[in-house]
Amino acid sequence: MISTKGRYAIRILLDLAEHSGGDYIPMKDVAERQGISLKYIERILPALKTGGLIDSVHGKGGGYRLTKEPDGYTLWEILQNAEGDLAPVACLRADAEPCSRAAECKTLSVWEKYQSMTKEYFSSITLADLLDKEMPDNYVI
Amino acid sequence: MISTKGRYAIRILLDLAEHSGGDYIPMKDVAERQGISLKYIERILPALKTGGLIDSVHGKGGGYRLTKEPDGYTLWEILQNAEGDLAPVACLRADAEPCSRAAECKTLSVWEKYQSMTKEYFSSITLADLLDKEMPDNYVI
DNA sequence: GCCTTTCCTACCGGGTTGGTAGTATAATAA
DNA sequence: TTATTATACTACCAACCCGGTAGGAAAGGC
Repeated sequence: MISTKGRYAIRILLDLAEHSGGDYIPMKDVAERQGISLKYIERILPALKTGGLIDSVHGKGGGYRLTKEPDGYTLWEILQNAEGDLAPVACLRADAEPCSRAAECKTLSVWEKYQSMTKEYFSSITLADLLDKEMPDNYVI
Repeated sequence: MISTKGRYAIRILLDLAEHSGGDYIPMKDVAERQGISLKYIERILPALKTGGLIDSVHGKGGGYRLTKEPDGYTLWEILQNAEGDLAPVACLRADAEPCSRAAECKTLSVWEKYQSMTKEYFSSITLADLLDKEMPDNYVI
C-alpha cells in the first residue's frame, strides 16, 4: 500500500508547483496550506532532495523549490523517492535475497507483470497532469 | 504489498488442485510439499473456508478440498479472502472514514483507477492458468 | 548576532507481519 | 470406547513499519 509518505510527497510537490514562481517556498507555508505538520514534512523532504527532485536554501527567504517543470515529474519517480521500493511482493524488492523456489514458482511472472503494469501506470502521469485537473462542482474555497 | 498470507493461499490452493482427485487432503502433506509450517497454514485457511473457497473434514481421512474447478478461482478472490482489503491507499479501504479533502483531492482519481486496474488484472487470472504454466528449462526436481 | 529555515537524530505508541505453542473439538478406525 | 488423525481456536511473541513528535544543530540572510 502507498503510505502517507508517498501521498504527502505528491501533495507537497503539487503545492510547490502551484505557489512557486521560481522562488523558494518555506515549508511552514506548505504545512499550513496542506494541513500537514511541519515536522513530518521535514522528514519526508530530504529523500526528495537526495533524488534531485527539489532544491533547498537555508535561512530567511529560503525554502524549497522544484528543479524541473511540473511535466518533468512522473508520479512513479516521486513515489519511488518517497517510499523507497514499490514492489508488490517481498521477493521482487531490490534488497530481496534470492528465492530458492524462483525456478519452480508459478506465480512469479504474475507479480512481475503486475509490477511492470504499476510502473507504467504511474510513469504515465505527471505533476502537470494533476495541476490541470479541474475542480469538481462541489468544490468550495 | 501482498503479504505471505495471500501468496501462501495461492500456493496452497494450487497444491490442492494438483494433488486432490476430489478427496480431502490433510494440510500436513501440503505443508511438507510447500515448505510452509503446518501451524501457519492453519492460520491462513479459516478465512478461505469462510469465503467458501474450500471445504474441510475433521479426523482421519479428512483435510481440505477445493469447492470448485480450478478455473473457477480468480487470484482476485483468493487474495481478497486471504488478505482482506487490497486498497492501494488508506482512504480507499472499505473501512476508511470519509476524507474531508476528497472533494479537492487531485490524486483521488489516480488511486481509484489504479485500484480498478489491479482488480481487473488479478481477476483475469485463474488457478487453472497457473496450473497450465510449463516449468522453465532450468527446473530440477 | 539574531532570526529564519533546513537538516539531523532520537524517541514513541500502536498496528501489522510472520510466526509458534497449546489445547479443544470433531470424526474415523480399531 | 479408546486411540489416532485432523481441523479449529486462542493466546502469545519478536521484529518491523507507520505516523508522528521533540529537540536541537547548522546554514544563511538581515
